Amino acid sequence: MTKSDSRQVAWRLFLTVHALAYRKIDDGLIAQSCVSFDDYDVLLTVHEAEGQTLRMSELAEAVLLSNSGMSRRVARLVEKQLLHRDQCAQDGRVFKVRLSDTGVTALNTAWETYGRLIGDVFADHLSETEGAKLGEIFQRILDQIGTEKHRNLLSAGVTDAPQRVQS
Amino acid sequence: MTKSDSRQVAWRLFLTVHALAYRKIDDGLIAQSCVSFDDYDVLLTVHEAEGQTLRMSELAEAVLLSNSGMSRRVARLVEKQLLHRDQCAQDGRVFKVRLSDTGVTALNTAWETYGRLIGDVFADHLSETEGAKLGEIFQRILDQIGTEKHRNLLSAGVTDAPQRVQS
DNA sequence: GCAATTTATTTGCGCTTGCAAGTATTTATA
DNA sequence: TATAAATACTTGCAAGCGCAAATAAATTGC
Repeated sequence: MTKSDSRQVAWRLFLTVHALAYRKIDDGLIAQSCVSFDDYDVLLTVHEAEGQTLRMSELAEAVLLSNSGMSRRVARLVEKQLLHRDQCAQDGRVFKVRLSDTGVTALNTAWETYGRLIGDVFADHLSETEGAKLGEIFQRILDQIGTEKHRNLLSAGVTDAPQRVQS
Repeated sequence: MTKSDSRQVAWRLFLTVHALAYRKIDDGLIAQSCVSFDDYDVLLTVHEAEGQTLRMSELAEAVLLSNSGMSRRVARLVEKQLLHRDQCAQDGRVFKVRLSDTGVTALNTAWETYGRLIGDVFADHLSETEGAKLGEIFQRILDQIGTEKHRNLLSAGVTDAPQRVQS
């Protein structure tokens, strides 16, 4: 692979598009929905989980954050009344997180904004066919570099629920 | 666009692939080259600039960092002896940054590691044709969401110099 | 020529993060 | 059934970041 290989060029562009898109979405969500991109990710991940609840460590792994980072992020979201964090009755070491009513409302509001923003920075610039091709390629990469937990994102994502996200 | 649109799925996968790839490259660079992904980005951007030198604000814009963030990042890299930061003779407000000899060596070492890592997490999983298609799509998106400064990345990237990067 | 304005960069501050160490709770072992 | 080991989570600490205010240097207006 030479340094001017098309794949190298694609990689550079991949990084730049990500950086710009992330900023625009984060700014847009904060401005229009009062939820950051990272917080949205947490709310949605909890919402999509089986039984709409996850333990701290599962949540941390799902959004690719450290356990300590998640501990503090959840503390902030509880403070903001968007999440509940309940000690598990069977095992006092584990804490289960779930959305509050306010959290559900916030997620739905944010989802509308988010859907619009994804279009603005990404989806509207692709044909259906190109989207399918990109999905296929990214899934192939994920199969190689991700863990089991990440490999099923695609199948999990094909629902009419708001979309999961990772920063 | 429905929520299960292939472009939505592609977006989710795009985010996940970025998050995983970023981590692996950052870890790999730190382990094998003692330079973080972000620091590598700065060194390379300076190296690629006309005259191998940039003023602080140009550097900040190029790597999508705030001016204050860049001010401190450069301070750390000067501390590590990888960069020089010289006050401009014509205009005492501006400071020009350039690589030290150690910086050039560090960049070359890191580039070898980086090239390998890009292959591992991205390029090796694509055909030449797919790379070209991806590049075309990302460039199209960049044309829409980027500023003038970012729009020429592709043409600038097609050289045999080490590759530019954005976190 | 000098006060007011503009421009380039740095600093103060508060926020978020990851790592390593700490706490609490459960499970294994003897 | 105590005591040790393992597990789930949280805190102390030392980073890095962005915003707004501060500094320093050049330019403008009178």
